[in-house]
Amino acid sequence: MIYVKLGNSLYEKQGIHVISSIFTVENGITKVLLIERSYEPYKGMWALVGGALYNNEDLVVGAKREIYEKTGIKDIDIYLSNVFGKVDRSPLMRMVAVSFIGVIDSAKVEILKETMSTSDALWYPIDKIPNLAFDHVEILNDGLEMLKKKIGESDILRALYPNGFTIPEIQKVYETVLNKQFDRRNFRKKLLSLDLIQDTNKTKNFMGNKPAKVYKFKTGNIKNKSLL
Amino acid sequence: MIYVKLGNSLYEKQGIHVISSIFTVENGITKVLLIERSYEPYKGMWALVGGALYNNEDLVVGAKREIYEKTGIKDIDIYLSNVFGKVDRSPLMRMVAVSFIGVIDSAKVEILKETMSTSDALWYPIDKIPNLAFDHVEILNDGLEMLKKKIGESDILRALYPNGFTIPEIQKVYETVLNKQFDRRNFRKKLLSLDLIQDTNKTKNFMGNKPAKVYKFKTGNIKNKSLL
DNA sequence: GCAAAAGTGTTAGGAGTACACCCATGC
DNA sequence: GCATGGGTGTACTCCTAACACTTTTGC
Repeated sequence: MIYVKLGNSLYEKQGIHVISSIFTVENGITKVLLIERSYEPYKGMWALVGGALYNNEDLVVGAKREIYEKTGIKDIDIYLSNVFGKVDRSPLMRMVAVSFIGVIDSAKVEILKETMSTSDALWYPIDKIPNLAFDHVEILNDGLEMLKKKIGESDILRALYPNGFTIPEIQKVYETVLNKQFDRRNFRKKLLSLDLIQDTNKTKNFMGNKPAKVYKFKTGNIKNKSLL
Repeated sequence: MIYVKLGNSLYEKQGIHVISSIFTVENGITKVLLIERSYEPYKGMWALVGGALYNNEDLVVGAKREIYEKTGIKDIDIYLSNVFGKVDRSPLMRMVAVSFIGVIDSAKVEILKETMSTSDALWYPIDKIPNLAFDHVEILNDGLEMLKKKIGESDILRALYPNGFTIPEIQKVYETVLNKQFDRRNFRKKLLSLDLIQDTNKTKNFMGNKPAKVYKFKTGNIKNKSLL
């Protein structure tokens, strides 16, 4: 029976896209990494980082491979986000997209401007996104919602602070991503109650101010509560 | 470039499974609809309802087609749940699975016991699930979690009560699915506060008891809060 | 009248929100 | 010592949780 299936043209020419919304937060602005496509379809247009999955790799592996091939980024944690499967979402072939989100510090990575299939790469503020290829606008907006959810229940921001962070520092990141202000004292209590971070007994000095305690994300953490 | 891709064997022989966990709740037991496979792979084993997506149909359309072909069920609402993409999850070909969940009233539908590719169909209590084909155990468990989430923020239980329900009636359903008891008075307040249901000005009589008000799910409802 | 189950309201506790004061540093 | 920003504690409010009594029906 499966051989009948393989011979049925309705089962042919299908593939899986693995597409990542890679975010960073700098100076109160949430940005996403976009690449410029150097081949058809959508040649010359901007797009999220991704491509077609190989048939011999897991989803996350494929998504990370695409990230590496198109941006040079090697170490990044990504989280499954959603699925996009409209019949016509890709013009050349039926492709179902599996989307991921990830966060890195744009200041700490070197982004390749040009690769085999891209002619540029840039961090775009999420409120200044150009026209994107495929259904990437939809995927990006959905990924942004997932990011807002994830920062309240996971260590997805870990990559921004590999050496730890102070609470006032990371509060600015939360406020930027969620586009919302928090009371300093309540934010501290709330964040600590989420059981995501821990004290490091170190402090960090800023010019002319009281030193701030340094915290870090816990290692094997469980996520129960949400921030918003 | 895309033509190179099409010629690359790493992009060939991929497909998408659309797999549905169809639940019902009867007499305090949550059950899921399983079918017995009549073809390889996993011939003779039980499995969730699903199959391979056509390249000309949307995900939900394909999932519903599979449900119809393998069970005869025509009218069912399904909700996207998750993605499963391990390389070896299907033995014959690389298949990425997109999972859905749905709820129907087992007493109100006629299930086909035998179809082109199935030799039986049964409602299994979710704590008495046999060995399942593929990674369907994982998909089912994940779907059950999604069901627990969805009943608190959507009208997914609507199909169980097309003519309305009383609050004590539906409370038993919530308690069954969530495997948790609720205080009658608090449950009523909470459920009403979710803005999912509305009064119908009708009542329903049970033998020897005070008549109970009949409610129904609202039509165009938004989901903000969660029950648990 | 009595049993059974439905409907309603009130109180106590915990989480979230608002808010004020003290502390350590660089200049 | 003064400006700047970090750290801590308390009162109020709101949602949640616990709980008791009245109402309607069939027999």
